[in-house]
Amino acid sequence: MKIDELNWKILKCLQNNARMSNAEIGRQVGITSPAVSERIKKMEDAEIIQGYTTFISPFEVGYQLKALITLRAFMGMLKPFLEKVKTYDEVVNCYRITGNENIVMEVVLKNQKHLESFIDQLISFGETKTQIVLSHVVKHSEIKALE
Amino acid sequence: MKIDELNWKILKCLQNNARMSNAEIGRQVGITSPAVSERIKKMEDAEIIQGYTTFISPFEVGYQLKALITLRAFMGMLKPFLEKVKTYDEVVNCYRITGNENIVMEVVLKNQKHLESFIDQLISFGETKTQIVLSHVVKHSEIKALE
DNA sequence: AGTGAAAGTGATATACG
DNA sequence: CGTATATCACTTTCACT
Repeated sequence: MKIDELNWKILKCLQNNARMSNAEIGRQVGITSPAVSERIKKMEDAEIIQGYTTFISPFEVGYQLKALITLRAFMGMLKPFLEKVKTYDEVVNCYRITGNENIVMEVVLKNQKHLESFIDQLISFGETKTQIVLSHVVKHSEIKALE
Repeated sequence: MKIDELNWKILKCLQNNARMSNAEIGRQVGITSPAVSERIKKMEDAEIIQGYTTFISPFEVGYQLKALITLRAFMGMLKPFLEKVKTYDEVVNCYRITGNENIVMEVVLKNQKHLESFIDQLISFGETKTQIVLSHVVKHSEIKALE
């Protein structure tokens, strides 16, 4: 599916505020709301749009720590881990990566004790490396059109 | 601000689909839409809710590579980098972290050539390590209430 | 903090350029 | 692919609890 300039403008609106009404998007891009609605539906069907979410502040809801945890899985433990990781509430994102290490996870934790117990759950799967997140310098920056 | 059970149910709805109407949320949690609207507004004002966004598939819009790039900044180069990184369209997320390395970025790229030219832009700031993302195992999992 | 009702606005389906 | 219209749903405001 091709994405024309109009669709990029719509995607820009939706990336910046997923709850913007179709009517408001229409005003900003210069078409009527049924046209916006149809274009959005087509992009959803083509899986260009994969969903709409809300950012909530982990800190404000009681998660005092955020960390990146890298896992180097033991022989034969990667596949079991790829299933297990889906069940951890602490894991916000999990990427499988190339290189010596296999997995990077972004996790939210209550406190140091919670971090310790979480890492304890990982040690049966492999060696871990923990990097505490000090600040989120760029947050979910908008994906832009290719030149 | 305290977050009661009702607000957690609202946050669950909004995290799973930011475009759900207040009326529909109300039906699912058992209150009327003006009540939903007021609760959402208070959570926005308290910065518990930090925004609403749309996931778009980088691959579908022409970004064939995703990578995690770690930067170990040269002496005196961290601060300039923290400003510069905001201007890179490739960087979707950027975290400042503890440890030997200072920065981890999630980046989207057109192809290997684009990766090469992007890394070239980083070498004046520090040493980089690149991990290509093979798959996104857990995608923006919902943040849940603490026990 | 939530409800119910009124007025305004938005969404959706259909007919038609 | 888009608009225009009509109908229905949703949002917002406000008086009341």
